Amino acid sequence: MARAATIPKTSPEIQAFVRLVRASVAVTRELSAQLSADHGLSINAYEALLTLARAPDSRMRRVDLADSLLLTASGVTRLLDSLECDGYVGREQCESDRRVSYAVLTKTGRDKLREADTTHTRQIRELMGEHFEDGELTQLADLLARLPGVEPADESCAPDS
Amino acid sequence: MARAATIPKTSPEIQAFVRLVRASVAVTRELSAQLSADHGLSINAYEALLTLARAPDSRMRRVDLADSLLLTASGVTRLLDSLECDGYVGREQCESDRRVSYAVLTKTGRDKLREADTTHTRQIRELMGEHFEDGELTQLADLLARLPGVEPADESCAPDS
DNA sequence: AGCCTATACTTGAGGTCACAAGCTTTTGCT
DNA sequence: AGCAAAAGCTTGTGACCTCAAGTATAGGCT
Repeated sequence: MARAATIPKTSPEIQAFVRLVRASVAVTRELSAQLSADHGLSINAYEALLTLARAPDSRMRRVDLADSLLLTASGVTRLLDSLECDGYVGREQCESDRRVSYAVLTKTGRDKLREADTTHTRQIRELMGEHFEDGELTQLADLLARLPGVEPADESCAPDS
Repeated sequence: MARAATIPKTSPEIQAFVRLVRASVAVTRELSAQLSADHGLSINAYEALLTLARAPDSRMRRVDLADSLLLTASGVTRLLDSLECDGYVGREQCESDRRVSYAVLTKTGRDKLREADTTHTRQIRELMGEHFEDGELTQLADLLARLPGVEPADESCAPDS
């Protein structure tokens, strides 16, 4: 009986939550170690370079980059500090609004991204793809996208009442 | 065209990986802030208390707790330092092997867990459950369980030779 | 114009984690 | 027994991130 009576049961929500966090920690740790060893980049540093590379003119406001990376403003300041220090990213002032500065991908940064991309994306594909059949990864991605904050909020589809 | 020619494409594996990490960051940040504000516990502190509560005699070797929580040995030392400091966990020496010490849940720790459990599990259910139909959470949990490191490796199914 | 709030960003302080190195004890090998 | 390797744990160091607070600029309102 009831020695375990006070221990919370594991509902589907909690099961999913626990596995989500564990999966992220496990996968991130592995890929982060490889990326760091191979190229000296953190995952967020890589994602930052990638995000910039995809942006128009390879430039973004720091705030928008923070949103993209799910970082706080101060987090992005420090991340860019180190990327600027390595010469991967430059800084430019905005003409019309002197509060904002842009983060701009440099040529060096683009080269670094291209260099890191080859091994990193292969490692991701190996780690993620290994245990899934076709379609299951898409299914997983679709389910994850429903969680709040994962995909940028879609304002356009609010017909409200 | 092809301004974007050097930018990595997004395969299903990478899409799933990116969303996995984003989901974890978003969900963890929210729940961690609530848990910390309401009860002064980090998520790992809560999980540690919970894991201990479920263990036989509410006690575990520190190494095994580290494995359960996906932490390194040093990570668990520091986590337990603070839990011991708060009186939630005690320490006991192993008789037969003097290298190992056990982490033991105290009465105070059990009370704390019970106190935190009510709000925390409700918040998890709200956050996770909100955007899914029946069965989808189980589906998500099942998919996540396939990733390496998420569920403890099952040694028992090695027929070896 | 003056003021008030919001926005963009930076900085200081603190928390959490990993890695590397070190200590002690145990185990396996000869 | 003796020695080497492994296991369990702790500590120093540094990376990364957040929160709170501060600065500076922009925009709206009276």
